[in-house]
Amino acid sequence: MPELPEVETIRRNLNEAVSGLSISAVEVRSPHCLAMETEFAPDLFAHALEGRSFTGFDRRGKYLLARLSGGAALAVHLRMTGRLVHVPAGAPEPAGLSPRHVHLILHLSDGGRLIFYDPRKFGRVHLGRLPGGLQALGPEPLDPGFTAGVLAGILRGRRAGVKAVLLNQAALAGLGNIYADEALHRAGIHPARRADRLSRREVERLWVAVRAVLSEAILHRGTTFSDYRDGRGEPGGFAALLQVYGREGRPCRRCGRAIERIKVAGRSSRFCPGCQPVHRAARRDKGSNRYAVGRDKE
DNA sequence: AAGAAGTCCTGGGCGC
DNA sequence: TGCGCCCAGGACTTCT
Repeated sequence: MPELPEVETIRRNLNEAVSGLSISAVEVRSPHCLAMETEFAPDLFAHALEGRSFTGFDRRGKYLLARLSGGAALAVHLRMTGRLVHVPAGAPEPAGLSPRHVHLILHLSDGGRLIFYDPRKFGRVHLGRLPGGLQALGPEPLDPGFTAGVLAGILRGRRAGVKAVLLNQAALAGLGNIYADEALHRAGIHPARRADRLSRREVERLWVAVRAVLSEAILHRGTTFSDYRDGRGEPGGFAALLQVYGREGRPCRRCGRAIERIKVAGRSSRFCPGCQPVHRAARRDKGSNRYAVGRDKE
């Protein structure tokens, strides 16, 4: 699933390959992918884009922002299985793109195309008014202003599991299920630990871990677990470096214990029972199995 | 008000 | 082999 590192990789690809090109024609094949906030019918959407040129690509959380001449901007969210693939002029049709899941094609002035592809149809392309979720995003974890103190402020007063807070885009932008699990493992913190009960040292470790995991994933051009492809249609290289995500039952690369899986905030959460002990929560909730390891909470 | 639960969507994995 | 069930998950809505 495209999270911050994957969207950042796509941003860099498109910034290099598509900036400066203009949109010669727009093919809307599936109007549903145009978000309601646009208030644009498909033909108006197309008309609003044709003739504009891409002036650059930005990212905010998991949103990719395409700046267009004349002050317009497209905000794209890929959700689970969405892809934004640039096909250069004269290049062969990219493999693995089933035509029935191609929802939007922006034809470019040099003969290339920018394709929005999404089998699960969760992704959205916004034009005009910015989506509410984008306006409500929390801080960027890789911004210099995101300090351990800022993270402590986010976790303070929250009784939910720390994993749930990490997934909350209004609290912190850009983390999804993969990197939340990876960061918690790296920090040695159990995903169901209450956010407001982490020690100062644990918050510090989590802050380091979040930033390190995201930075390293960007260096490897993201994680391809199944669907993700970058702006050139190529898989990312971080999957081989995952410590817990998708590794339940297999040995922890640090301590050898079998990786376990529980549900936190309605999401599968993988963790190592050796590296990520529940002890604080277990002591405090003696007699309750809310944080029981190796069992889904019902 | 925070947090939990339901919703969307479809490919793929599984059991029988 | 083939059918059908159910899971995966981000963000939004609805509820408590």
